[in-house]
Amino acid sequence: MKKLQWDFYSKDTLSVAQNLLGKILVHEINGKRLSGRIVETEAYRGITDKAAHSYGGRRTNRTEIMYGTPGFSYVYMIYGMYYCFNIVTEKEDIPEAVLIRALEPLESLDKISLNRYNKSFSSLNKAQIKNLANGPGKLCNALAIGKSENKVDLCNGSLYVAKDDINDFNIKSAKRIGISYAQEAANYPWRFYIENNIYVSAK
DNA sequence: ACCAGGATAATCT
DNA sequence: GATTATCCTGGTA
Repeated sequence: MKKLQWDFYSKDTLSVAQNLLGKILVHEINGKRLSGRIVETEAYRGITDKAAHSYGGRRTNRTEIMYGTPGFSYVYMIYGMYYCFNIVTEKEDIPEAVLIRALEPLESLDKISLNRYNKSFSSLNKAQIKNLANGPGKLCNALAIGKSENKVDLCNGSLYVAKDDINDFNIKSAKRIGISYAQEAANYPWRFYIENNIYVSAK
């Protein structure tokens, strides 16, 4: 499986958000591959997007990475207890990113289950399996993504997105989640997900 | 099934 | 001091 490279991420954010669906997010830890298929994403379109951290050109320590090279990670803490994992898109000085919202767990299921519930995968019920990574905070927990994974190069390291040639799914779009403060931007259909996939966080 | 409310701290103003 | 790109629990039905 090949790591997606710079050219994949250096496109307009709405395209990258859709193109990421079906790809595999991989975190290699001590030679073990923790991975899941990306089934839900959201686009955050920088300067003109009231829901984006970089809205209006806001440039702080936290958002600085969004102004940098595409293909880097942007991980931030939210609500004091969860991390969200984003991938920087576009080009330098255009502060846009894609939030990864949900994964279908694929490899190292036991490790993923331990990270989430401190239980072995075989002891999980159906609901617990579904809830392993169907949300931005959950998937960070599942794949052990935290602040040390902020600002890393996804084209060259132990955290990356791998190409996968599956195409047999439909893409649906919908309003983004958790941004009701963002006025008209709250209604933009910039959330994308794989139709009928049970690991999507919301319909 | 479906709410309502609370946990909890980094970040920004 | 206010806000927050979330998740879980415990109530009612």
